[in-house]
Amino acid sequence: MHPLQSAGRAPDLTAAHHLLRHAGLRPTRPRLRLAWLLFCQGPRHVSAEMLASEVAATGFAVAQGTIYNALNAFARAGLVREVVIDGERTWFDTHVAPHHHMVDAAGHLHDIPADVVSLGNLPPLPAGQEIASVELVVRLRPK
Amino acid sequence: MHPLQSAGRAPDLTAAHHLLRHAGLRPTRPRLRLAWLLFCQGPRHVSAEMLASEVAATGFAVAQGTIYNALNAFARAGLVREVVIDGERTWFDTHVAPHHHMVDAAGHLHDIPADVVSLGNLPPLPAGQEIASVELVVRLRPK
DNA sequence: ATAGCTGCAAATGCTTTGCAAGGCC
DNA sequence: GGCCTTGCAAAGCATTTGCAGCTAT
Repeated sequence: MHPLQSAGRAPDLTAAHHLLRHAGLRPTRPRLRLAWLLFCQGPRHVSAEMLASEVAATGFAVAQGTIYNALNAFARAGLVREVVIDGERTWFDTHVAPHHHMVDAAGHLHDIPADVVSLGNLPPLPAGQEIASVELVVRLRPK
Repeated sequence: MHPLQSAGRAPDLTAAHHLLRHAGLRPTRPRLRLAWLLFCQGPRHVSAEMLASEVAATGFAVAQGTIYNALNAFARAGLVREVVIDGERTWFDTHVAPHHHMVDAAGHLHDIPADVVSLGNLPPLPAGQEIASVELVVRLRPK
């Protein structure tokens, strides 16, 4: 039996292992756990807090700071993308290709395909600068 | 001479006074100062910190907490609009009609007219919810 | 008079950091 | 072995809040 299994299930960490290797990140125990949750399992949109409770639910303890460090490392490596939704917390999206988001009344995120948005003529950009990203957020409220 | 003037200049606070009255906000001394800076003078996009240093520059002391309280009160009254740009700080925009933003490499905001953006078919909204706002942010970087 | 503000300082809440111990190559 | 990570706790920041004293109305 593999030492990393949780109650009853023995998650297959090989995929997560390859992902991390390929991204140039050391496959440490906490990172394997997190990568497994992010890429082989659950939701696409997570906050540090959500990820922390998901890990906890699998029976493993990962320090708060480690979750932030790992998430930032994943983002730097391009495995996840930081998404700005509000000032309350930082969201990470495992879907890294350009697209947009809808925030429902419960605070959950939903993807909006990139091609739903089209841009006309933008005001002139400052000299020597180019577009780094275009992100749209549609906020919903109860009717 | 009006008691609210600063070194050399005597700002005309009557416009600010009317604005506040009309919005149902008591025209107190700090609020008059801030409203004057926001609506009769300077930039359209401010953070609490920027506004604080602008006030300080006019020779008046306004408590940090009061700046936040006032800004939030202005936002509640519809005089300014909160804009989410990044997780670092909260921005307020004196331009309250729907429009979008461009963030240049120096972190400054520029307006993008609402009609530059057009939306195709959004994914279905959750039942009982409607669109509250649509905001787009274009981030720039050095070329 | 009195409900609403201000100032000040303490409290929050998310995120980062410092450092010693441990793990990966 | 050496460098990167983890854990833990402390530090940081932007923002909020509690409370006593002031101020518009």
